[in-house]
Amino acid sequence: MKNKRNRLQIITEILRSSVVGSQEELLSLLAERKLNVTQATLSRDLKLLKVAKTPLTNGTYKYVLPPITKTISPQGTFNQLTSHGAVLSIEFSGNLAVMKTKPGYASAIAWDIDNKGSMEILGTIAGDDTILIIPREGVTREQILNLLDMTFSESK
Amino acid sequence: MKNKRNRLQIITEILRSSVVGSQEELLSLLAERKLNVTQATLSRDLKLLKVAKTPLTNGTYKYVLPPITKTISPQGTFNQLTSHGAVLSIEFSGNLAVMKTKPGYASAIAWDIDNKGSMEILGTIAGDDTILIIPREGVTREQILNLLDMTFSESK
DNA sequence: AAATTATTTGAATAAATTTACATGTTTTTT
DNA sequence: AAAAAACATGTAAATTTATTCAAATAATTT
Repeated sequence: MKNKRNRLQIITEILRSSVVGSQEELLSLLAERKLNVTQATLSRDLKLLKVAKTPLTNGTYKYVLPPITKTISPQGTFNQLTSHGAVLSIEFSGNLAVMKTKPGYASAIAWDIDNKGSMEILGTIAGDDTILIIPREGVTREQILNLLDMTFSESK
Repeated sequence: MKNKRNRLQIITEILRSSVVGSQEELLSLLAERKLNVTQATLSRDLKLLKVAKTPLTNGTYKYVLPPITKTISPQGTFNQLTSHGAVLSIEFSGNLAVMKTKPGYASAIAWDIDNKGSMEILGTIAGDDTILIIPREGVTREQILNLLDMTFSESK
């Protein structure tokens, strides 16, 4: 059906923001969003998305997305950097975003983010290869991702 | 038995050097080396080693070791630093952890924490004597402490 | 050293995941 | 537009992986 693309998108969003330990669990999370499929389909989806199942230290498991690969880019310094693969990943925890970059790139990229002058981002703090992005209150994860022109690759 | 440590070592070597797609397969590879265990034990071993099962582009699966060694290694840099008292304290606020270190030590220790490659920690940002640790959503303070404690004390 | 407690493991089983097959849909080709 | 090819997905079966339970071994305590 034509829901597939959308479903894959939702799945990545779910996996990016929460801890999912089994396909059944993911099944429920999708059901909550009115997306009804069977576990078999999820198995196929996860295979397509190259999602790995990895053990956590607390004795449970978690499905994890592969590191970011592709970006779509209009123009600008930020996009130049990301399209060169300097940005490795972005993940969220609570209202914070954590971006991992290649070593040494963090402050350069953080500067670019700051200078986009977007209202949605309150500020950034950069280390050597990690940037902490603090969004303004009420700003969604999607808004941040869109702002940063981050697009996540799906095979095909 | 006393073979466990050795077996875990062999398993990491095998996984590092070849593509293993199932536990049964790993079972044979171990048998070739005169190591006879059951699949149940392998499941436990892989869990212990935090080995993830991930889909490959060719449609098959592969067991992959967690990023950067450190899995079974007796002690690491972090351990050395902490045992020398470089880490002064760890405290939490909300879902964030703040670690205080001796002046100048922060980035070195942050690097070690990052390179443990643990799923639980999204990223770190280091100043001169302070490290901000951003845990993944849903990860408890205890989990973080354990994770770091593990490096304080010798494991296994 | 005896008693207690913790660890390791296999066998069997449960649970979770993958896949073969069938069917309905969409897309492409002719 | 019909036919053919490619795709998406559910069902059910096969496979794979995780865990429960019991027993044996090792470690620790008394």
